[in-house]
Amino acid sequence: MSMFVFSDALLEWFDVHGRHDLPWQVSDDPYKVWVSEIMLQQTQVKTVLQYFDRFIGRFPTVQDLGTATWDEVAPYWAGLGYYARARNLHKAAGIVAAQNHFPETLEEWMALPGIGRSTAGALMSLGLRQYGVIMDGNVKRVLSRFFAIEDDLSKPVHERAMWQLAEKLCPVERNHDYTQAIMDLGATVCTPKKPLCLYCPMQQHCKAHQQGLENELPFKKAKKSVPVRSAQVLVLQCGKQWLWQQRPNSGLWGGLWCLPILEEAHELEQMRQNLGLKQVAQKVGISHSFTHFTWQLEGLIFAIDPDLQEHLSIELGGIWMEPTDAIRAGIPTAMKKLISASKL
DNA sequence: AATTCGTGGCT
DNA sequence: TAGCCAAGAAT
Repeated sequence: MSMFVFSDALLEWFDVHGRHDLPWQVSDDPYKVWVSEIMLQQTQVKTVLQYFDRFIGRFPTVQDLGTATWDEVAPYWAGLGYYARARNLHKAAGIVAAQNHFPETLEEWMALPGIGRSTAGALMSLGLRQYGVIMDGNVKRVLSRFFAIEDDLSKPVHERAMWQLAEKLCPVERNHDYTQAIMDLGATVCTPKKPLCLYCPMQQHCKAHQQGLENELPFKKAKKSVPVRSAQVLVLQCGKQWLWQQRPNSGLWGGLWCLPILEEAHELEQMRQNLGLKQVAQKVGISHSFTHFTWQLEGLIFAIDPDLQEHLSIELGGIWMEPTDAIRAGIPTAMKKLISASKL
């Protein structure tokens, strides 16, 4: 009698139904796999496809990225979100370029900024084609269903258990195919909603399916309400040029170019007096939703006298650019919304 | 341990 | 359509 082996069943399914045509599925370039793994963190494949080729085209090797300046990199990540990923990738590329060789072990990969245990596993497996184990959203969903884990997976006890299961199931033979396969299964069959159990190679051995729990798992925590914050945005216009500030490296939109944002109500009046700003020519409002809060941004458009231009840029620590040049330098999506709203 | 960190595809 | 949530890591 034949025994059910998780990896055998998965690999057999993968050979016929897996994704084999993604641009980062290369056997000869850990750098491309690396870039893709960072871009794909919390980001759908379809979204990354719009950025990956352009990024690789501009920075074809780790040396190209590692020796570039941040200002050269930012435009190629702008709009993709989670900008700490780009800052860490850039920093790490500098380290690898200086060393002149890629990390060779899980620990060496994890020592680089922006690379945690799962991404390091992916790089061992998909990048170097050695042994590596991953633990992404797909794997968590597949395992939580296969083993019918009905509790909050973010609890440390389950976090540890999931890694143990993932390592136990992960084969040495065809390791990189298996890594790709379990993500493909999660993305195309064992989906978050309406999983296609009929087409799943695990169907008869999946505890969630056996118990009719596939639509209930994985366990979802009660979602807390998303707070709404408001802020004012200075749209300082001098002819065609607007005043832009580069955001500090840490925090929201770190390293991107933004219009000056005032989060405290009293800041505006202070600012108007100190800077000699006259009356608001026009107001525009936009709403921008993040995962953790919604921002109501009120754009205050000022017509700036050319005599004040240099003073303002020094005082506010910014530079004057036309919106098209700011976009070229790298701005977050909300700023694009404000530009559009200001031109109506 | 709980937060922070973006944006867009999908239903 | 409003909400879910995606190839997570850092703090």
